[in-house]
Amino acid sequence: MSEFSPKSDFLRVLTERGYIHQCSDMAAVDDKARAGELIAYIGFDCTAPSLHVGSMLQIMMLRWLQKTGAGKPLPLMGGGTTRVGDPSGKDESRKLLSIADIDANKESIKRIFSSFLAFGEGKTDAAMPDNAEWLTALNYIEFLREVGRHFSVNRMLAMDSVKMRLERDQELSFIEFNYMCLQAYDFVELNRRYNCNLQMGGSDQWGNIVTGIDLGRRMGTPQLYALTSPLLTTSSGAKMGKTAAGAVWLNADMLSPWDYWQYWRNTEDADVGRFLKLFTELPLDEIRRLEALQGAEINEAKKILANEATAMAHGRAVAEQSAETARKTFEEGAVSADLPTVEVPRAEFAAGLGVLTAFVRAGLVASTGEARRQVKGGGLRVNDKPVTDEKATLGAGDLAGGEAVKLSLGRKRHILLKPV
RNA sequence: GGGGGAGUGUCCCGAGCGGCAAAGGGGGCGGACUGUAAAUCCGCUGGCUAUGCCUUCGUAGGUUCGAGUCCUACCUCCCCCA
Repeated sequence: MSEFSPKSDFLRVLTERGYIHQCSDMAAVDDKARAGELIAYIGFDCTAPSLHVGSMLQIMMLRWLQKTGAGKPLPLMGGGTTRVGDPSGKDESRKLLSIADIDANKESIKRIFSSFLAFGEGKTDAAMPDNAEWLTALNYIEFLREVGRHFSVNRMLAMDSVKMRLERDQELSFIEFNYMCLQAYDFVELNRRYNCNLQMGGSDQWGNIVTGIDLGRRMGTPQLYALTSPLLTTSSGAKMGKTAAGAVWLNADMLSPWDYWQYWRNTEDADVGRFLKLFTELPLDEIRRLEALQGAEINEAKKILANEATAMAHGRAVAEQSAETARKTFEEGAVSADLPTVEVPRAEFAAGLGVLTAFVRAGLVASTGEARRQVKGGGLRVNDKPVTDEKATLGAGDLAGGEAVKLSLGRKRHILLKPV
């Protein structure tokens, strides 16, 4: 398979840029792509109000599918399957979410896709189905007779996601055990409704996808295909998408574009080339030039990565503003008015706000106790001057360069505190 | 149904003779070094109106000057026998 050289733009791009982990039939998928007849779906869980960067790889695959004219992308909302819970890749079962929460999450997630895909009725326009549409209407007995009879429990027990739980003596509830059946059925249903013929996903989804292909064969669909992407970790082994502040969300109301830009800006040297290929659409020869930069010069590549990734998710203007704010803050050491701002009542400020409290208000530390410890460690600064006296107060005299005080935790996290 | 074992600092794992804000590690945060990188080294990693006060060891009671540690009941999980 590694020897295969694709003729379609779609598979060529995916191969060159490192999106492909496994494919059930490269040659067949290649043909369909060339004919513009790939109708591909990727399922997205509705377990949180936003997707995070961990899903970016999947989103990019749909985007390339559309961009190369290979066919129609179908981001599938897991409004139904999230009610059951996917055990793949998880050590233990998760609490079931309430249906109201799932629906709220779904609405929030839907908004993300309009930044990445063009929706409509045309041949390569995206559509966004929700498996709650058919899964919640299923009748148990009917489902068992028509779909359930095609599943072999023997085979299901041998699947990695199940085997792992059994071998470690970890609980696997019946509801979770059913998850793969529902996902397999989704594939068949999407074929019936949209002529969907390809399911993509992370490598942990391989088992679920193949189960769907198999079910399709038994239930009389045309041949279906599977294509998975590698599980991404940073060079130092961490999972993608976690930072001090938590997950790197794609929704701007969950994580500000500024923080999103910063996430990409702080990429490890060793990951720059790989990430440029996966998370931007820059030409490969440009990327080769950027990743070859040595020493401190590679920071230029990181800025471009941050700009491109942020532009895609939040728009070019916002990305450029973040870049400019970063330049002022980190390269000039100036106070940029565009840094994230937290407001405090002017009266409170005039009365003299304790430094510790101020940092808690700014959200840079969780408690005054933590603020106190950070002072001891030299981690807090007011207008770039280290805080040495934990009893100090902020007043009008600290309003540097205008209307706000710049509070910093460490060298990277800055907040403007603004009296109103 | 009978017998045995376990639940610890709300990120995780984990030690804990009746004096414990509780060992150690991972993770995280901060500092030094750098390039807003990695690696390395150092510090910190319950809360507060703070030389003291409050809340923490599955839940609820009890014994004791004093309980994570002892007793009782209950909950949850695991193992063995039926």
